[in-house]
Formats: sequence, C-alpha cells, structure tokens
Amino acid sequence: MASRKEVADLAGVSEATVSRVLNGVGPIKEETRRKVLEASEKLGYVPSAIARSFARSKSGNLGVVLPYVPKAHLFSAYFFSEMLSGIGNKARDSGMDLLVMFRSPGEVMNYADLFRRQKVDACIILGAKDDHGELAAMQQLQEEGHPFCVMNQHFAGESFLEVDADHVEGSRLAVHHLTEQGYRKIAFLNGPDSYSNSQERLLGVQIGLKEAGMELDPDLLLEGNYSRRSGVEAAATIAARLDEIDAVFAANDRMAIGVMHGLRERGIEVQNFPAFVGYDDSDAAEMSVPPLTSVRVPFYEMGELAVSKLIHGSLVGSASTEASGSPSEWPRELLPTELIIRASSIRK
Amino acid sequence: MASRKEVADLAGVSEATVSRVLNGVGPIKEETRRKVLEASEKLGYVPSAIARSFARSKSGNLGVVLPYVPKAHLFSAYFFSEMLSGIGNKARDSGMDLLVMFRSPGEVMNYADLFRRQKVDACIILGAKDDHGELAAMQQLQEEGHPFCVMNQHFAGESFLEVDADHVEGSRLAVHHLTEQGYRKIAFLNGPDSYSNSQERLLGVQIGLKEAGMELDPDLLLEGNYSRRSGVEAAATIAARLDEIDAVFAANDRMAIGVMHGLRERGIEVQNFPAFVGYDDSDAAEMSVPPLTSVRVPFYEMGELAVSKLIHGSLVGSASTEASGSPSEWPRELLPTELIIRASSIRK
DNA sequence: TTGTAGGCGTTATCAG
DNA sequence: CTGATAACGCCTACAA
Repeated sequence: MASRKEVADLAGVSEATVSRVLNGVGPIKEETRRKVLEASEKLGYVPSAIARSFARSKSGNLGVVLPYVPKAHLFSAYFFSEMLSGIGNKARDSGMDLLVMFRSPGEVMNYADLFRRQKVDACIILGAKDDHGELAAMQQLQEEGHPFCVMNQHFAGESFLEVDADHVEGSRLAVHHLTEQGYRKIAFLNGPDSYSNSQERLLGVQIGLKEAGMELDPDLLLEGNYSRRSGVEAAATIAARLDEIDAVFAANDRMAIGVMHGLRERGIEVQNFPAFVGYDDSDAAEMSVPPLTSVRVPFYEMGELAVSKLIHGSLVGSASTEASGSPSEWPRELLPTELIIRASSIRK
Repeated sequence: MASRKEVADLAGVSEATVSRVLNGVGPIKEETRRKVLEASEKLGYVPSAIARSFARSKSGNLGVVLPYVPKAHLFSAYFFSEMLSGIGNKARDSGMDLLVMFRSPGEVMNYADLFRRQKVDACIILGAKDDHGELAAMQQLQEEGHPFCVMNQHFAGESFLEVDADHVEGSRLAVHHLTEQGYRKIAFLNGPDSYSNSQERLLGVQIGLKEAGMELDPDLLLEGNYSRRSGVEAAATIAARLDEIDAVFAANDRMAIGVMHGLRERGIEVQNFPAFVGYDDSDAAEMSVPPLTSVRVPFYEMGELAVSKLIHGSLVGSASTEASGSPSEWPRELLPTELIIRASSIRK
C-alpha cells in the first residue's frame, strides 16, 4: 500500500502539500494540485483514518446507543431501523461513521467514557428510560460538555438536546378520531410510565376526551409494556368488559395487535371487535387484520434531525467541542405526528 | 482529563509500566500493579482508543454493511435487527465496536477502501446481491487478504467466508408439510433470482415436491421481490386461478401476508383461503391473521456465528491480518432452519 | 520486573 | 504558495 511519502516523491512535492491537497486546505497552485492528485491516484494512495483521527484527536464517529432488545421484543424493529436509517444517511452526508452500541440488560452505560476513550465525537441515545442511572450518565455527559442527543425520551428539568415527536398531539388526534365517530367508551392501553412518551400519550388522551366533554375512566386505563404479549394479556380485561368498551387506543401497534389477538383467542369475532387505534404506524399496522388505524411518527426524519442538530450546532466538526448549547438554545421542538386511518377504527 | 504521565508519576513508575498494567501485558509485580491501578482510578484516567488504534494499526472496529432500505421495504427490519443484535453482542464480548454502514442505492461499495482507510479490521456484509459490482468488490477484499464474511448470500465458485442457513431444507420442510396434509396444487411465490437464497428455496421446493411424487407446475411459480406489495400483486394471479391452487408457499413472510391481503381485497374469505406458508418466521408471521406457518431462520445466531468465525479464525485479533483461510478451511456449513406451524397451513 | 526510546501517519504551525 | 518539523498518546522491542 502506497505511503504518503511515495506520493509526495512522485509528485515532486512535500508530504505536507500532499496532505493539503487531499484535505482541500489552504491555497494550492492548480498545477501542484493536479500533480498530487495524479500521483495519489496512480499509486492508489488512501490516507489512514486512524492516523488522521490521532492527529486531529477526533474519531469521526457518531455513536448510536440502542436499547437492549429482549426476547420479548419490547421495542419494535421498525422503530429502530427507521431511526437508524435516518441517522445513517445524514451521518454519511456529513462524513461521519456510525458506531452502534447495544445497551446491555443490567449494566448502566457509562456514556462519558465513550467520549473519553475518544471512540465517538458525538452520540445519539435511543430508547432511554427515565431512571436514575440513565439520568446520571447523561448529566455527566452534559457536565463534561460532550455533544449528545436523546431521541424519543424527554428528561424534564434538564436541558439536554432532544429530538422527539409530538405524542400529546398524536394521542389527542387518535382519541378525537374515535370520539368524532361517536365512540364513548374508550379504553387506553398505555406503556410504562418510565418513558416520557407514555406520559405524553396519557396527556393527549385526556385532552382528547375533554374536548369531547368526557374524561378518562380509570377502569379503562390499562398498562402494558409495549410488547405484543402485554397486549394479549390486556385483552383478558378488555374481553371481560366488552360491553363497557367500544374502542381501544393502544400506545403502540404491537400492543394493539396483541389485544386483537387476545380477543380472537377468546373467540370474539372481528365484527364484534371494538374500534382500534394503534401508534407508530409500523409495518405491522398495515399488515394487521383488520388494517390498523395508527399514529404515524416520523422516525426517519427524527434520525436525520438529530444528526443535523448535533452537527449544525457546531457541536461537532468545529474546533471547539466545548460546552453544548444553553437550554434556551435548544427549545423542545417536536416533529408532527399524523393519524393514518384504516379499517380498524371505522364505524361499521 | 488525566494523562498517562500523571498516572505514572503518581504511581511512581514509568509510562510503559502503566501501559503494561492496564493492558495486562508482561509480568508485573503485584504491588506495582496495585499502585498503578489506584493512581489510575484516582485520576480517572481513561486511555485513548484512538491513540491505541494508531499504535497498533488496528481500529478495533467491526464493519457491518447493511443493504439500502428503500421505501418499499424489500428487506424486513426484523431480519436485520436480529442479525445486528447477534453481531453486536458477540462483538462486544470480543471487545470490538460495530461500525455500521448503509449501502446507498446507486453507488457500488468499495469495500476494500474501508480496510485501507483502517476504519475496520474486519467486516460483515449483509443483504449482498449476486451482481457484478458486488462480486468484484468482494474479490478485491479477498485478494488483499481482508477478513470479511458474507451473510445470507452464497457466491458460487468463490471461497468467501459465508454464514447462511439451510434454505434448501427449510423450503423442503415447508413443502413437505403441505403435501403431507394432502395439498397438491402448491403455488410458489419466490424472490428474485439474484439472491442465492431464492435459488435455494426453489431447489428445496422441487425436492419437496419430488418426494411427494409431484413436480413444480411452471404456471404456479411466481416471482415477487420480497416486498409485501409484490405479494399483493401476485394475489391477482392467485385469485384468478384459485380453483387450481390449494396452497401457497412464499419465500418470505411479507410476501405471504401480501398475498393474503390481496385475496382479501378481492373479497375472498379466510375460510376459502388456500393454505399458506411463509418464510423467516418474523414478527409478522405471529401477528398475521390467520397466524402464518413459517420457516424459522436463526438470524441472531447467524450474526453471532459470523463474528465468531471472523475472530476465531485468527483473522482478527492476531498479529497477522494476512490472508484469510483457504477455501477448504471454510466449508459451507449451514445453520438449521425449522418449520413453525401455525393456523394458516392447517387443513380445516 | 521495570525503564528508555523509537516509531506509528497525520495535522498544523511556523518560516520562507 | 510550499517545505520543514513538532506534536499527538500509545505500544513494544531492547536494555538494564
């Protein structure tokens, strides 16, 4: 493999000049540039990313932390592959590589070490929970001035850079869609309270009901864990009170589908199903029978946005990796959600 | 951030000794070790991964190339997230980090440059196609002696390190399951021929039919592109000849479900559906209505295996990153597939 | 068992 | 506009 020195020799210039040409830095005489490029081409020279990182003290990597994926599949693959694609494409445009890490079940991630070891210049955290260890790890990142972005989770009272969708509005839309059609007895199957997303959905549901002059019946508020199985389990409750329930709004598609399955298992026919609305508008919604009305979340765009913010904020790529912006610089702006209406929620 | 020199000073040893202790290299007096560890702990010293990479000329990264994910979602997110999890966990155990890259639509990947730039020490290629550019890129890798592994795609005549599942057997099992129950008019909806997986499925189908004293009716061999949509389209053909078809085997779950949807759209009732068998045993199979019989592929395990092979083969981690093994060292061993029987294929 | 010193391939600074 | 040259932080013979 050709070295830079060989290129320099062949081009009749110094190594420094080769470097400048290849990095497009500083003013270079056109002829010199051409000579260098030719020599480099001919020799098949490729600069070492490692050496460059070393010299610049920057890895050129964007870290992406993914949640632990248990057998139960609490998290939908759709969710993450969409976000990851968005992140990946945008990162590529910015010349960064993606370093992905899976959070492990027990272990509390020490995010700061990622930076200290210089494996990443910035990072995006997906599927975080609002628990003590997680919060502390992020606060440390913040204190040490490492650029990072949290997706799909809000930490109240903190000034983290966050990217999220408007789940309050998404949930309100879902409920409004139901009440508008005359459904009055709406059960809400939410996810665990430890995700801000769940709390936001609850709020949206309450707002939606209030708009229709109703309020959430505590008996009709159920909690699952975002897995299909938990939906199946919730179906037991729902089946038992089918006469007091005419619609079900679930906090994600997997649970909505789980409930449908559970009802079927109990011999309840589709025509006797309550109306259903899910959330995420994942593949599964489209594939479900009946096709599931669902709240679309722009995961892909959220991924892109997270990268843009990280880079655009001069948090990465600029000379100073110092402090991330102040709270006021990063107001919480939410991407819009949208209701996709399918057969499951249409009044028969 | 504490430097190694400070640690050395505090511990009263040389930097080299600090390095040895932290890397567990060479014989060290227990007391020295303790002193170094203490000093390092107290100062919060964290060695720079970049500098280490530089000194060792190894990035410590395992590259994972993912296919382009089009809007059409030809590839199932399930498929990749499972493989990625398997790869990720195993890689972590081996102290490697994952560098993921998305293939872009037009561009022919130059895999070799990844290595030349030293971004990765080894790489795993997912969702490769058997086309000219792809093959050439891999041959180059092979020639230059870079360790890599191809998953889910076989390149005949090449001696690449490959990890795949036994799709011939998986397909045979699917067909056998159908013929065993007396289904005789079996339509096969395959994927594009440019994936070896499709070819293997076809072979398995032929074997399965032959075992039952039948053979594949060319009119009942359909081709989709692994997307749900292509299944919906195939449903047109199937619906038109519903009297000549009593079972459908699709090369993946998405297409199987697409066919079901297509039939429903045409007003065909579930009780008049042909038997269905899908492939991959993805989430969707379980969520489908009726639940879809499918061939389980151990994607997670395949991911783990790929990493093991790459590492175990001393292809990575050892001093020599020279040639990858000879063909005979890497015979094509296939992970077992398994038929998961659900309602869709049970004789009513 | 430990210290010394050379080298890894770039970038960046400073002269010229 | 271009050429020297000093870091960069760690690993690893080699020497002691």
